[in-house]
Amino acid sequence: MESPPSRRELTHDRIVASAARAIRRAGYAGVGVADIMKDAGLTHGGFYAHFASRDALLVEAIERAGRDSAAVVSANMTARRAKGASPLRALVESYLADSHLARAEEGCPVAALCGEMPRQAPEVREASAERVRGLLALVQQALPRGAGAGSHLAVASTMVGALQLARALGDNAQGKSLLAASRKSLLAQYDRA
Amino acid sequence: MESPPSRRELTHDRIVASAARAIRRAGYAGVGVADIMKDAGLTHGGFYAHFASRDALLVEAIERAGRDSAAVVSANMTARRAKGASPLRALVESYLADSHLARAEEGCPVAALCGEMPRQAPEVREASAERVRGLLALVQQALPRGAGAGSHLAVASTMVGALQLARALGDNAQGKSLLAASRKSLLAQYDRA
DNA sequence: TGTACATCAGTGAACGCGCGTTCACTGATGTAC
DNA sequence: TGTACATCAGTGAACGCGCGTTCACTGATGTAC
Repeated sequence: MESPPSRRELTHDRIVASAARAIRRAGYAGVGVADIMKDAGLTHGGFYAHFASRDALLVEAIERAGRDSAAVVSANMTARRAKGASPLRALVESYLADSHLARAEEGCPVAALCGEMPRQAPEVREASAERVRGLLALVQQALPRGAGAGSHLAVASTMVGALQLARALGDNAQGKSLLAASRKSLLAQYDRA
Repeated sequence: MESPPSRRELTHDRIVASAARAIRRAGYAGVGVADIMKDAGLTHGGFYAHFASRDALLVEAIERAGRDSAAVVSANMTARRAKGASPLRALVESYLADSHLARAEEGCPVAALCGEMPRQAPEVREASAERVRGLLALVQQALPRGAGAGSHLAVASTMVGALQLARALGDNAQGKSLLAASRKSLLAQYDRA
């Protein structure tokens, strides 16, 4: 039997959920303690009753973003697989959907944050690297048996790079054609049915 | 006849060169006006005699970083081609060299900064997107004739994603095997001689 | 060539502001009897 | 069930600090005659 969450736990969750969205939208460096508390409907003074420091929040936020994003991708993949897509096709078309060009705050935290990961405090870096390993595992599972060892590393690189370059080019024809070319390339190389 | 650069122009160049390194090391958000001026051997007060704003410096810095990095890659490619490598192999092995895991400040500004590009001021965003287009053009030139339309977009995605993910994993065995797998995948797909 | 003055690059103190963090306090919730 | 008190989550003012930016000034360089 697990007891129902206390008021304190509910509030804590709300703060972490706000932060998980904020870091994907604005980057690690772009989120302030006061902004996040306000977004969670609180004043900034109460922050340190929940977290030892801003970095401690970032650790929880990246973990939460990873779980939330994995759930979205997973649901999306299930729907595509039900329509007959291979696991890899389901993954690639979910992850590199045009709709992910905007709305980064609901998307993959690795794509949103990996450029900043090397510059974070050790605890944040490690939690971030763990999210990268999580993405690599997800890709590995979706690859067909025949794929060579290490293929998941190259596929994940293409997926993450494509999303970032497309966003850098903008939510327009340039960005969309970059995503389309990357989807096509991945499927041509690894999804020969 | 071009006249020799004035003292003012030399100083300006020195500031931009410092900034071009700093943004690749610490990100757009991680560089301060005072730090850069100090690195250039000056005091921060003189900054606004050279630039209208911090963003104006960022624009010049990303352009400079692009030029500097292109020169390095170009020289590196020339050396590899002289030893018989195909253009694509020369590019991939230069860009995804293990030595680029560390020393981001001398490397490709697109790999170092593209995650932050969408969040910049319009002028900085546009200068950044132009650097992305420059990288895409470089890749396009290196691809063999037979490569399908849009291949350069997928190849650039893989290269940029691989460098970022590898750096996020760390300058260790994990990072290096990710780079190796990406090199192998790119050459297998596009360099069938 | 020498002097007087104007121009200019760079200095360093100061500004307003927003940040992460601290803390005394308040008001609501839970507990003891 | 009711009262008295302890616990606790959240408030809001305040802190020190570093940031981007401004500005009066200095000392060196260049120009006029």
